[in-house]
Amino acid sequence: MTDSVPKPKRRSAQNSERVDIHTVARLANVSIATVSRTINHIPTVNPRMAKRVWQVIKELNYFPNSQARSLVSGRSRLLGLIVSEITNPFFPELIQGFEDIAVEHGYEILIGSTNYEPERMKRCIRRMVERKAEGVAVMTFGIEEPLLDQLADRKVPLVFVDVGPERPGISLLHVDYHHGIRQGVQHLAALGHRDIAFITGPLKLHSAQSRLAAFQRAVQECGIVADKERIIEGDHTMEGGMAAAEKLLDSVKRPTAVMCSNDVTAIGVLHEAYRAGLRVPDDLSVIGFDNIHITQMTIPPLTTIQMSCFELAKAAVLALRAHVEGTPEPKREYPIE
Amino acid sequence: MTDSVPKPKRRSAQNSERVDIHTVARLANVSIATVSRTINHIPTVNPRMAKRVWQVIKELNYFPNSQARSLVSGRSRLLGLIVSEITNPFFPELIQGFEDIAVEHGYEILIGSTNYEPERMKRCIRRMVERKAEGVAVMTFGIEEPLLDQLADRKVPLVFVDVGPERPGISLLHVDYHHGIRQGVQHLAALGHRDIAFITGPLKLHSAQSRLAAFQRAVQECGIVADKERIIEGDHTMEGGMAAAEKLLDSVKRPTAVMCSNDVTAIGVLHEAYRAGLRVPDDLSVIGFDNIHITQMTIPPLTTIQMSCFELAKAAVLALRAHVEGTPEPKREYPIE
DNA sequence: CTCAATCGAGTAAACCTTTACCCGAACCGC
DNA sequence: GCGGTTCGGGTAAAGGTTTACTCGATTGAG
Repeated sequence: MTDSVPKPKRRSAQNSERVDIHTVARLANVSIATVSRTINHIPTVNPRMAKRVWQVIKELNYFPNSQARSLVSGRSRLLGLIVSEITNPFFPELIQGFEDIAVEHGYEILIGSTNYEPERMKRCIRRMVERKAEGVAVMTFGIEEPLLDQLADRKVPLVFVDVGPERPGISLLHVDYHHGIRQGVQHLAALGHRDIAFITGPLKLHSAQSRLAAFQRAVQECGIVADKERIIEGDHTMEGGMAAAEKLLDSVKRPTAVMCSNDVTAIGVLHEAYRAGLRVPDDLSVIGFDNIHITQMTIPPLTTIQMSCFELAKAAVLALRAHVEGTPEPKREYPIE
Repeated sequence: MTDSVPKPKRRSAQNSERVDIHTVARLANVSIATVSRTINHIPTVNPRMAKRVWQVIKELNYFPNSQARSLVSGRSRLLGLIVSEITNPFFPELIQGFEDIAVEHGYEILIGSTNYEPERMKRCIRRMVERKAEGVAVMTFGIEEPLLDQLADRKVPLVFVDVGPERPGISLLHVDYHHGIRQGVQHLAALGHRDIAFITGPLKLHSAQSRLAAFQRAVQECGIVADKERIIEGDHTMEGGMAAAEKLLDSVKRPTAVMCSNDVTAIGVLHEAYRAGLRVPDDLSVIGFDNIHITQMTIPPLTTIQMSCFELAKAAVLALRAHVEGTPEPKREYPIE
């Protein structure tokens, strides 16, 4: 009884099923270290051995266990992406871009959506911490700063859009709204418009403020006087756009063009114009901002200022990688086309 | 020299930074096993000890390392979701639903998009295998079956929509298109329409075929004779919808209503109707299918048959969980409202 | 020809948990 | 009061990889 054979404990007697690095090593007649080195393309392995190893790997259809890899190397190869809501048409393109770039660099992505609820934001952060995301891009509207301390405290690199705390490990993607908005204003001016209204986003959002400022500057540059009355605060929703448009179109002398802080607002304006019997663009020009896909589906197709989500996503991943892989670039300017 | 103190190798001399289960155990004056059991809510732990442990956990802001957990338990708590393209308006709502439900049950989600390229599908599958996803929902249009063998061979539970191979570990979400489409047809019939056209999706897609069949059956049930001429094959794009609508509206006697296999097609019809000077719904009724968000943004708002993506996502996660957690339910019927 | 240096591959520790197994204490019935 | 259960907590192995260290072999110089 005392000298019983040390029987295997958890592993089933026949480990024929399980394909791990040991299996590969055995079949290739090398040690597991060599297999590991081969997989990681460490140049010191003998090419002939490497070839043998790769062949066995292919035969067995072996994939290294990434959990074990992460555990020992301390690198999860996971990047977090927190957005406001996935269904908001602005985000899918961002997510797509983020996925593409991240995967290209061997990262996997962890998506979380806050739905503007602090409670959900909290959970997102918790998820990121638990899964040990190596960096997190926070692309939400309206930042719950204190919550993010959880991440910052754990030295997780972060990326914000436009604005965020000034701390090591945190990058800011600074979008140049002015360039695009000036183009839009110039476009309208070239068409002869002199009375251009602007519907802002919620002004508590920094990005909305920036867009408004960019508009005011652009208007000035084009030699147009922007009447205070022509600036209306919206809320980046279609309803907000409709309400704002109603005010504008009811005014004694209605503007000939309306520019909006985002596309969804512009769609609201389109609706209101339709209701009021105005033809677009004959009676009223409408310009949006974001260039989300659905603008191509409106009637008539909406003119919009392109803000390349793909570029934004690319910059986000780049910034995160810079931190993670040790090329510390404290800030990042992100120019719009 | 020979009897030197066994110095720590990798871990830094001061492990003051690292917070792991040992730290918690030490501070709570218990063993790591007790900490683990506390975290996993194993009922055998003494409530007083548990309380002490929880307190320390909170104080330290400790989160268990999920990679280590997965490694030892063999459960990654990761579910895969493969879609065609994230930017297609049909998918974001699906993704959102999937995320919500998965997170609710303690799973994380791995998103992959194929962009209809087999190469990308291959990479998606590879990613799922590498990260050891416990189950994968394949919600793409057009399945690359042979590629998925990689997953099936590794006994990864799979979920498909409508159609898929008949194998253990594979669930099918069977969407009842007929119910919704009949409602749509009845709605039109009640409005007096007798000449209803249908624009299908690409007929190589099983789901598109099902929708067409459902339409034909519904029309018959309502006592309307569906003319062969009134069935036009589209491709689920706006352009396809426009082309199909052009054919329909050019015909000698144009139909009074058009039903579409998806919403994007319907938007194409809306465009074509607008171009032709027809008012919707006065001159022509248009009904879509999917109820993607943007239908509320078209002018006029599009009537659409709701297919609850949320329900679909919920069913997908449910089916996957059933497999993973050992309640083998070979098939799943998924009814539409 | 010998010794040192170099190079490549193998051994084993470490990463952080979960959990099977063990063991001591408390408790029960006789 | 004692043997047998029961109960709860601790010890240690296991999970699959990376990598520091070791060691043998090969090579080059003297």
